[in-house]
Amino acid sequence: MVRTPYCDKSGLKKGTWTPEEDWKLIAYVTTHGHKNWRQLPKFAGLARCGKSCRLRWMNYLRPGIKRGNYTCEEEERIVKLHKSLGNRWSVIASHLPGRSDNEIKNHWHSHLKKRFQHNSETNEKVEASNPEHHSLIESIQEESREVVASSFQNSSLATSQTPDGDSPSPQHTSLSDVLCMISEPEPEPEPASNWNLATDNFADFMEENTDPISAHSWKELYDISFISEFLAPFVTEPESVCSVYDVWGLFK
DNA sequence: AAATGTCCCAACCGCAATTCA
DNA sequence: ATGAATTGCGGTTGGGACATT
Repeated sequence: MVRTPYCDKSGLKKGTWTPEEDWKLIAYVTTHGHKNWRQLPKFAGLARCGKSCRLRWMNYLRPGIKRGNYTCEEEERIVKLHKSLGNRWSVIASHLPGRSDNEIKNHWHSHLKKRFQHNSETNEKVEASNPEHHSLIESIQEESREVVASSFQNSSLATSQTPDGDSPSPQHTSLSDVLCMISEPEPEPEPASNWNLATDNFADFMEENTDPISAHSWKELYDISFISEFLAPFVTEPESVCSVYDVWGLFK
């Protein structure tokens, strides 16, 4: 299921992420944010390209990410959104909190596509005579516009203007950007050779976690000092550290 | 039990869009 | 205004797990 780790010509590691790499990435992004993915691996002590780090964070490590176990409601929403939006996975993912575009894309190709295509012909006949279907699509599309608009209004970017007066790009509304806004990144540290945070608690963590870190591990991560220091002002119960949305809600 | 086929999904790649200098 | 750097997106691949022969 996973690719065997190996290094490319430039010495950058590829393939499966190890728990240690996950730990380093989480430790770095949580404390410093991710202003520059290209430079991040160097400061975090990772022999990965920035692109790989970004993907790993966005799809598997960021707080609140959900894995597997799609509900009927989620699947139904994916199918309907795909019908109206096509392969715009990032847009579709924005309608399913905690789901990444990559996972939705995989789930579509491995599960929903066949089911959807199998039923599409009969559905079209039903939908043609069912105005409620169109109203549902319209309501989802309307909801999409509202989600984007409200997240933009709530962000600090909403009041900023570029020097020439243009509106800022609406792409600054991702979950990772929200996390950045919450965590007020510290100044860039020295490169990893002088930075031991990632290894200070790693041995303890590894004793209890041999698998790559998943969303379920955030409870355990909370128990580690620097994570809890970061989150302590915002939560009262460690059990609640399962979704960045929960934390973000405290700022509204 | 071994060989072969299929499924599933983590991760990579190329490219377009956006930002920066 | 422009070219370089960076980011984000969607398509595709690689390979382990599981099913079938």
